[in-house]
Amino acid sequence: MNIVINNKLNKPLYEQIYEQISAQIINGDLPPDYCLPSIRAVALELGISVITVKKAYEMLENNKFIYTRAGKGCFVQATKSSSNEIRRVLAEERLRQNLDYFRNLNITQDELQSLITKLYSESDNKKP
Amino acid sequence: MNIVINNKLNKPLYEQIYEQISAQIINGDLPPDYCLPSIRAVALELGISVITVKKAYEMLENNKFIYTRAGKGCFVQATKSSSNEIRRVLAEERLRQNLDYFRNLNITQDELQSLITKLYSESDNKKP
Amino acid sequence: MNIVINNKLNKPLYEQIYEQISAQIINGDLPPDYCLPSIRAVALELGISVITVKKAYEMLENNKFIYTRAGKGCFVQATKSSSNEIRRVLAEERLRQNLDYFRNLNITQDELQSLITKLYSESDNKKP
Amino acid sequence: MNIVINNKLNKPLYEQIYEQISAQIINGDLPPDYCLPSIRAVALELGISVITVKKAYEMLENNKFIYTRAGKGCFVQATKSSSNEIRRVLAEERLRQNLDYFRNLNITQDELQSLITKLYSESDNKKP
DNA sequence: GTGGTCTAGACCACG
DNA sequence: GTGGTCTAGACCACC
Repeated sequence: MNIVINNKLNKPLYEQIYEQISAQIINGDLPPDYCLPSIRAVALELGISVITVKKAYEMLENNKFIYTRAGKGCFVQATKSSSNEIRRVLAEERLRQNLDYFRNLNITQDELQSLITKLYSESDNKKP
Repeated sequence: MNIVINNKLNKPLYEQIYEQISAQIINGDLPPDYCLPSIRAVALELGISVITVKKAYEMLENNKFIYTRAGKGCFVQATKSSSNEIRRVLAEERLRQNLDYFRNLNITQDELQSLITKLYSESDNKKP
Repeated sequence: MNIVINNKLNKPLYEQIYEQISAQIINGDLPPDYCLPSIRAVALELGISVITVKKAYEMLENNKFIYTRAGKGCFVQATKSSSNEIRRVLAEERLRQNLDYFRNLNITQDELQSLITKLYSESDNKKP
Repeated sequence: MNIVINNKLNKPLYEQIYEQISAQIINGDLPPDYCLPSIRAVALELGISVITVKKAYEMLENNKFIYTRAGKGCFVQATKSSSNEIRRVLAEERLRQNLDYFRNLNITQDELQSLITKLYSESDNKKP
């Protein structure tokens, strides 16, 4: 499992962890019933408090991404795993939250499309 | 001037006000040297605290959207008015903040494009 | 608002608080948009940690009983208020959790009914 | 002897085992001086740790449901066997633990009675 | 004043 | 070893 946190972002640490793990579950990178690393292990690795990791895991449990068994560990739920449907619903939800902002700026659909093309090609050049 | 605030959103009130006024300045809806309504008037009309409005106006001043003359009022800066350049920069910045999320979900550029087409056509049906 | 906690019970404090507040919302004792006492006030009154109360309030928010506004307070959601439907669903859920236990003991329906009659008349004598 | 454990429940494994064996003793399904299967046998059959089964057996011994002879095995106590009195006391105790919850919800005795009728008829349709 | 986030550290229950 | 609960105390953002 791969988690990167950025202390300089304004986003809470536990939210960053939540987003990355949930995304990996949805993408199928983490199979059903996979045992997540313990909260203590994650806290140690990332150099943050156990409580912060616990909060992220609690959110995952609340949203049915994982189930936790005291004394055993935290495991990936089968229901949310590897679903294209869920991926698209989440992406749409996120996009919708920002639409008002773009419309306030009178950004047309075409402008937005070309911006996306630009940003995707940028990050394509960086990653591979 | 037109401001709508939504108490149920989790976005700070002052940020909602800031975003809407700044957008109206950039779009040219508020011309250079236009005199904004007083802090008290806005607070009264929206039914919120004067302090909250003051904070929004302060942000506008810090970001050079307006200038204030003590005892006179707050006025729109000419430099930021009606600039296509700024509109696009702001939109790009906002989009960039969300790119990691989409890439985590393995959302392809094509999927994102079609989502945008969908959401824009939805809201086109509502507005006009 | 009235909350009683019992440290000797094996039930977590935050769960006790959660149950009592949610019940009062469902019963309509707390009307929609009612502002709950602040977590600090409750913590002080009950002599427990702020964090414990916060956890109870978080559960209430997760289950849509309340909504919280940073800097303002926590308010009762309209949707869960005063619903006979919900009262019965919750009671059924709770009862169902214990049914296996009774059936393991070969407790018949009639025995259970008479037990209930007995316990209700007991507590009727105490309360009024 | 028949034991079913459910890993997805939040009830401790040892408690699930304890409840089921004690109920079978009370019901007379396990006669006095009956020799329970060994801790290791149970652990093996259920695929759980020996320690967990040991804890359940210890609870049974503490509550006088069984007696253990080192090197020989664990045997059902005569005193708790097949007692209607005990069955009812246990059921009453369990019911009492949940009464506050129902009273908080303003569930009347009649509502509770009809809920029980409903749940019992449901499970009657499933079992036989 | 309000809630939000994060910390360090403790003790307990479970396996 | 695991997670569950609770504590005290800190700093921040918001109103």
